[in-house]
Amino acid sequence: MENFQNIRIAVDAIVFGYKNNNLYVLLIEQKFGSAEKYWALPGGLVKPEESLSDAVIRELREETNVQLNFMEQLYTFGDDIKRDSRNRVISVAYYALVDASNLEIKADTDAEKVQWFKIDEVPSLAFDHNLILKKAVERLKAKLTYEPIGFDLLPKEFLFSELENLYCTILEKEIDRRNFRKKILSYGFIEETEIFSAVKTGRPAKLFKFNKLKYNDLIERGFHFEIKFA
Amino acid sequence: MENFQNIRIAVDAIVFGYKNNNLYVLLIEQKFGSAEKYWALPGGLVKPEESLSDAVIRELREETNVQLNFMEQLYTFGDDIKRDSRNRVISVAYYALVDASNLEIKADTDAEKVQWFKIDEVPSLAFDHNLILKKAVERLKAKLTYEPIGFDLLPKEFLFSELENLYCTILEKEIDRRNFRKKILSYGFIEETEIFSAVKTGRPAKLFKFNKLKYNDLIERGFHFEIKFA
DNA sequence: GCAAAAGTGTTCGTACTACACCCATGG
DNA sequence: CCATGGGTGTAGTACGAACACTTTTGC
Repeated sequence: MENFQNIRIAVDAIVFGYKNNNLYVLLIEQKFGSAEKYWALPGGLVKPEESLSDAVIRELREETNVQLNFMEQLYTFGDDIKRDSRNRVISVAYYALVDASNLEIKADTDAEKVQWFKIDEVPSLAFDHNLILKKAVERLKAKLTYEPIGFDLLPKEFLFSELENLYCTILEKEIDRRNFRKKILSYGFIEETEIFSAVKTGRPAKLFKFNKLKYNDLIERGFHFEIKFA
Repeated sequence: MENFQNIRIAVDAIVFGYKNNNLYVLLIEQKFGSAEKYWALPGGLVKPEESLSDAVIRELREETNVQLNFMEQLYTFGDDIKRDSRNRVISVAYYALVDASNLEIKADTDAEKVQWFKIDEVPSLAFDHNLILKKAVERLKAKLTYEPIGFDLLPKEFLFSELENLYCTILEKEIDRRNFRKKILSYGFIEETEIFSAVKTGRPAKLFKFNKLKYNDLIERGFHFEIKFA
């Protein structure tokens, strides 16, 4: 009754980081045979007894000492991928957010190189990974506007200007500084710290932090986060 | 290098319909062995050469002459499902919307019964299907507010009161008729027809239809659909 | 003429938009 | 004292929320 499928199941990870006013994605260089090299999303086959998300975390640990602030299933790609020419592979993609300023990438091994790429300087990738990445960026953009996940790309304590820049950069929009600050602060889940940033130039700025407990509290009372711009 | 996985891949479908001011979901009764019967979401194993969405459509055709107005991948469930005790099964769930007033359910066979269930009268289902259904309902609710998919649950031509009721019912909110109508009509992609409904009581009402071309046109110009209520 | 649903306008308040000047520091 | 980025307030507008009466039909 049950036909043999011969379909393999893999996970792929889109790890986003934000540094120097740019959105980055983590890629690895895979070697196929002796000459063929391709940049690709980190990922690999799921082990028989391992959950999908555990598989992603395991694969990532092999390449980085990554501390994921956020991870979510993105989409399952499986219609026409043939990793090697014999087997169909279905890939469950997850995307994740990290504080790139605090992320240690493991040294390259013989087998693999690991590197951050600016999102608009990503080369042609293996398999359908450019498509997967595109979908991840779309999701990130959308989610940024209705859930407070921008904080997961920043250090625990951050400058308002960093947050503002993050939104401008990723959403590719201009934002009025004053209105942005007013709106975010009006929510009440961003707290001022007493620490001042150690930037070299200009007036020193206070660091802020996101209070997740207050946020969750508001959510329970029917609050809905939203950042929109003309 | 590649370990043998022994993981099977299946699809499951959450088919939503709307009739008599109620949201319904399509379930089938599966028989396990001689005595065990469970209601479950339609679905089954993916064939080796078939895309995931084709698998869903094939499975549904086996039970209904369904005309899907909308179908979208929902989520991939795969952490701890054991359909039979030997094999792990990963299930890619899709949800779909149909015009239930126009849907023919195939006659029950010896092996299976097929039936609409009101969403709040769904019994305990096989596997993790209650969880999958819950997630599908959440997604439907969310998507209803920011994409015009409500029309995919209605006949091509519908009454404003039907549309309004659909939103009230699914979102479980009260809506002001006047504001709702004003807002929807202001978008400009709903057209009045010259046909009047054949209801038995009250003032006859004009039928309306959704002009998808006009909608797509607006989208290209940066329009964003949104229905929110207090 | 009554019951049942359809159709329609106005007022009010809130929330977003646009916009420009002063402040604190380092060099 | 100048360059650099940080910090703040106000006026106008537009959109959503609240709200009630009249119309058409069948019985």
